[in-house]
Amino acid sequence: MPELPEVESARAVIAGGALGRRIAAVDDSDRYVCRPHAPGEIAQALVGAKLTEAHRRGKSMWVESVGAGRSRRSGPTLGLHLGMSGKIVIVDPDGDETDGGDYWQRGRPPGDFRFQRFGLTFADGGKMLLIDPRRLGRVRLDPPVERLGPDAAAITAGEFRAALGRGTAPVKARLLDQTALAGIGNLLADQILWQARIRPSRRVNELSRPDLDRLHRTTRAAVAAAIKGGGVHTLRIVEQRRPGGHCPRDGAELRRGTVGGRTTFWCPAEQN
DNA sequence: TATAGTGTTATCGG
DNA sequence: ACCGATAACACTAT
Repeated sequence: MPELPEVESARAVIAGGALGRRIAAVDDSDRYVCRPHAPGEIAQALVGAKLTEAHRRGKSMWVESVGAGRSRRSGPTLGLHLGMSGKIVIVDPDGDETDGGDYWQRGRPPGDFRFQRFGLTFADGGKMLLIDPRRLGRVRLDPPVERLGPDAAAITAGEFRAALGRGTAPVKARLLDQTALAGIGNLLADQILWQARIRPSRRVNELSRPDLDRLHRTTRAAVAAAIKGGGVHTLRIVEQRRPGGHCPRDGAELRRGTVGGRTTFWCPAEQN
């Protein structure tokens, strides 16, 4: 399920397949996913428009548009969030499907649109769909992305120290706080802390500056590795993240617990 | 049948 | 006011 690397993949799918095509119809019928908009509100804003640019910060995406007709008037911004189980699929007029790769435990068979929660139909017959079994994804106009912290794939050392340097939260809880830095989910957080040899429950005010700088480098490295590898599932600790899993470095059995309200795995021998 | 879950957010309490 | 913890959200997979 999507963290920053999977969302970046979805953004690339949108950028490669949904821009510059006239929107002919919009399915915004899912009241939960499209909240707080009234039925038809998103449709009314987008029909006749074209999408122009696909952006991402952390796990949030937004797509800019230009309005109908010859006017260069900029149209509304379409915000997209994949939640726990969302996926973007582009369907070409001939029926070919493109998505960001498989991160569902059971892959979605081509042609299975049972869990479509939102959709654009283009004038050429193609479609852009949000497929989301759990419906925790989100589609809305003009999303409030300014509340997000710096993107975890690009955060600087100074920004990172500012994000982690205050308060008393367990360091894993802070890594998951999207207003501090944006894009880290539960699996990436476990990988980053394992790589930096820091126990997830350590309080942020107990971290030294060398700790923080090491954690910053590890964060950038793990995010880059997950993007390059094709998703957070390719990270080393994630493959061992099950009862009885072992530390890939020293072979110790991983501990399992709850930190920041999330299931957490760590190496009791190396992470202090 | 019961439970956990890779995300976000309103609400509660210190 | 700030900060952190918790429950709720909707639904599937095991």
